[in-house]
Amino acid sequence: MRYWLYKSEPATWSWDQQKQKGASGEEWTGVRNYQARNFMREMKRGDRGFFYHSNEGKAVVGIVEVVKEAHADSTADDPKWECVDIRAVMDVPEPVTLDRIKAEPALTDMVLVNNSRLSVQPVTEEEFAHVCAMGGVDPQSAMKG
DNA sequence: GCCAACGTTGGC
DNA sequence: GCCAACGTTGGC
Repeated sequence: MRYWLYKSEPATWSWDQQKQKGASGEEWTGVRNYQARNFMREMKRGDRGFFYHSNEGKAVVGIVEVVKEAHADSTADDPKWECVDIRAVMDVPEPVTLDRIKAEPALTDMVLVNNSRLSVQPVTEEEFAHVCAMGGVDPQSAMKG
C-alpha cells in the first residue's frame, strides 16, 4: 500500500464536502498536470492519503482512501486527463498545519515542503505515520482501516 | 493582493 | 528543439 496527499482549496472543494459524499466517495477531478496525473495512475484501491486544505487553512485535515483507480476525468474534454475516486475515512482531530510540518525535522523531505505547487503527491509510510501522530490520529487505524 | 516558482505554449 | 512569454498555483 502506498500513501498520498491531495490538495484542495476549501473554497472549491472542502473536507466537509468530501465527507458528505460518504463511502462511495467522489472523483478527484480537475487535475491538469502530468506529474499529478501520473501519480494518480499509480494509485491502487485501498491506498490511503491525506486531504490537505491549501491557501485557506493550509493543513492536513482528513484521511482518505482510493475507492476507484484511475479513469478518464469526466470534467475534462481530453481523455488523457484521468482521476481516481476517493472517500473520506476519518477526521484529523488536530489539523496538522504547514507550519508544524515545516518545523518538524523528520518531515523536511516531504514533497509538500519542497514542491508546493504539486497538487497530488506521494507521501512515504514514515511521513504518513508521523503526520497522523501529530494530528491525533492513531497511525494504525489510519493506515489499516 | 503580491509575487516566486514552475509548467505550458507557441514562435522561430 | 529552444526558449521567451504567459498562466497558474499557493505561500506569504
